[in-house]
Amino acid sequence: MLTLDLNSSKPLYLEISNAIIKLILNGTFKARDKLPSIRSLSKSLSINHNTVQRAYLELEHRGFIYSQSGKGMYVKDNIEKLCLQEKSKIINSFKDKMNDLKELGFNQTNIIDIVKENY
Amino acid sequence: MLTLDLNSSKPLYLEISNAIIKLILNGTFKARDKLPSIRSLSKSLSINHNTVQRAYLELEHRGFIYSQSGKGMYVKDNIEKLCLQEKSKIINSFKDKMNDLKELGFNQTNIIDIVKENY
Amino acid sequence: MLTLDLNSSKPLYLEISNAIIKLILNGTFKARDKLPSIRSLSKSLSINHNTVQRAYLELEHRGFIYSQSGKGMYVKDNIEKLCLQEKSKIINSFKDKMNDLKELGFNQTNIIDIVKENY
Amino acid sequence: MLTLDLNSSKPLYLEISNAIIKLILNGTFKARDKLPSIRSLSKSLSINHNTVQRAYLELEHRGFIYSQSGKGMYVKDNIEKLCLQEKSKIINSFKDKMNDLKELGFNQTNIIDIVKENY
DNA sequence: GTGGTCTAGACCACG
DNA sequence: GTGGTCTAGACCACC
Repeated sequence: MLTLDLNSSKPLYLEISNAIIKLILNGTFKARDKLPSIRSLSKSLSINHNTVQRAYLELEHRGFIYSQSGKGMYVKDNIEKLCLQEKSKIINSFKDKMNDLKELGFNQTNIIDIVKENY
Repeated sequence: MLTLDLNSSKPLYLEISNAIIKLILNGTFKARDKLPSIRSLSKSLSINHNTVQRAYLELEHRGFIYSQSGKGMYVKDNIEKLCLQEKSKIINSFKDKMNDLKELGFNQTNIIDIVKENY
Repeated sequence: MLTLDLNSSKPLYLEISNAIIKLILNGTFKARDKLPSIRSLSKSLSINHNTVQRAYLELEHRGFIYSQSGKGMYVKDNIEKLCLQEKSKIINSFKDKMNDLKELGFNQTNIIDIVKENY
Repeated sequence: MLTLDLNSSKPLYLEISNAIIKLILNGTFKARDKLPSIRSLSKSLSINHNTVQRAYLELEHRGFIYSQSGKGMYVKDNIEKLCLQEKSKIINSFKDKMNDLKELGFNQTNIIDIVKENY
């Protein structure tokens, strides 16, 4: 279901929540969809269930999902705006890296060349 | 001398060491140049001297600088290769972010537009 | 757990890291073993926790261990090559001292006698 | 006159004083011999004269030489005992390194083999 | 509980 | 004045 980079320096729970956000952003999970249960996901990923719970808590805090006690976790109804914000974050992060290149002396043409060569 | 992003989630000492690496990469600091002293830099940045030393320790471990006890910190002699490696890292990091955009559905033209609008 | 030479002129954190390297080299600590926690070690050695952390940082930079934030410090997986290099260093250091004796006029037999008397 | 390891991690003044001690131990400088003047030595080594003075001060503190104001520095008269002590230090330093090998699991025969192969 | 960061302030060694 | 070490104690993030 999810592919995680276990060698990442980022905390595991963020790896999980980010992977799920990606699935929401690209439409794999849609509004009102039920997410896998904490137990089943922790089992299939072979990790502690507390870590999965922390990931879901993160998604809840960030407004992507909500929990219905005793039933499970669901993707929220109106997430279009949130998804746009999330996409903005990713774009800004791209711009930051572009700025790093700028600081190293790359001009616009140099950067566009890198994009063309690597897309 | 240095411009730091104090709102970053990254530790302060890494902000400092990364800022100095950028100055080395863009030629502001050249091989054998003397870096600002730990105490003077900590004073001008209004931070603890231990934090600056931690930043310099990082730069030393990564091979960019060396210390002469009682004299000061200096940029190493042969850093061309290291600078190339570091630049590669930054470019790859840019490519990763570009890939994130790709996964969100941006095509090459979209991305080039972002570059043009934000450079 | 560790035996330190507190009268040494070398910094305390290096005494600690070197003592741990010896334990890794002689097999007391094996790959993937968990090292004593920073706080527990600092307590049992009656020294500040920052000093122990500096020792562990040194071991991390030298490639012997890695840290898992919130869990603990662990001996790295593939350290055979590193251990061989480290052993070479120690042997070379022994040879250097042997050479000092040679320069003072000791011949091979004299030196072997010292070894026999003091092993 | 003197050969120094400028890349050493040890302070320069100790490099100098140790080099001179070696020359005393091997008989190049004998009791009552005049040492090179601070000025001439600092010039021929291309280093600060304060550093040479610090080295001579070290030798004076350790009892190898004495200064005759206005005339120069001279090797002391009765240095046999001191030379023996100095040799003991070097031998003990050798024993320490031998002990390092012991801690790594080398037995007496192993160590003697290293001596035979490398003398 | 774990490691990681940061501060404040002390003392030492070197040039 | 320089860097280097060490302590004491604080707060945070993660599991």
